[in-house]
Amino acid sequence: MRLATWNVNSIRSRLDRVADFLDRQDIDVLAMQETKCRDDQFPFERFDELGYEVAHVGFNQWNGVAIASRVGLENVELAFPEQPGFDKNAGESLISTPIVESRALGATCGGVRVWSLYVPNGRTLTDPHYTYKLEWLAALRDNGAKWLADDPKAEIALVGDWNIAPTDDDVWSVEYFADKTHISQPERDAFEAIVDTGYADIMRPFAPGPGVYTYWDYTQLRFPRKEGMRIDFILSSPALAARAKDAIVDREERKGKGASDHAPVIAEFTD
DNA sequence: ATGGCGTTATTTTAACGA
Repeated sequence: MRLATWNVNSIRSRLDRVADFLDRQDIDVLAMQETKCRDDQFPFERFDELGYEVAHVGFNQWNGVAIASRVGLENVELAFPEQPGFDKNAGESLISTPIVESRALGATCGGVRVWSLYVPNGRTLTDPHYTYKLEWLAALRDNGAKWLADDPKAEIALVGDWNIAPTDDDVWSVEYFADKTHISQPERDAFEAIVDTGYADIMRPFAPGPGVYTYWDYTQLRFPRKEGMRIDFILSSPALAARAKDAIVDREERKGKGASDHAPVIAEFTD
């Protein structure tokens, strides 16, 4: 099975690219992030024509996650249990009213429990969104641990845009990010806690760093200068990781006009 | 020095991204 994850930065802007990618890379299951549309705006028809079923969750122009599969799509969940929400009016009211955002979608595809994840950005180290990011990751870890406790042999893929560069090898400049999010110790600890639970970054052995990235800023000629970050991951449960045969970043998709700022990560699993 | 670019929408500026 060939599984990919890709922050497409608007599915409506990237539809032709995504369709070409599915064909060119012979993808069975594609998890997408930042679809940036509501369910009624998602181009389901195009995927149907290509032979893929799609599950999507999107409430507005922000966030939005989807899974397209040609090997089945069952038991769809539109968020993970107890998924934290963001309360933009925190402190202004005695009543907390967090809104759960469209950042996680689960579905079983070809026997694999796939979660398409768009981890909160965090914005800055002192922003309420940073605390939200850490809470969100802690809640995800708790769920991931429970899923494995319930069934240690479960084949689970936690994939998507994690908005964390786990090691210094995963950013083009440690100095540049020193006072920014994505490389702070609490973020790295939160990511590592999920790895420690049993979910392995299966691409690293096939694509050793430094200099292997999945995201390059649109500005400052970051892509041609090879100044990127590795923040998109396919984390696999032990049973699934044992089937990992290959994994790559498809840098071709960051080239040319109309590219997302993220490139897809692709994993191949033995049947 | 907060640009540089790209996306969205209750668009002609603002929010968000990382």
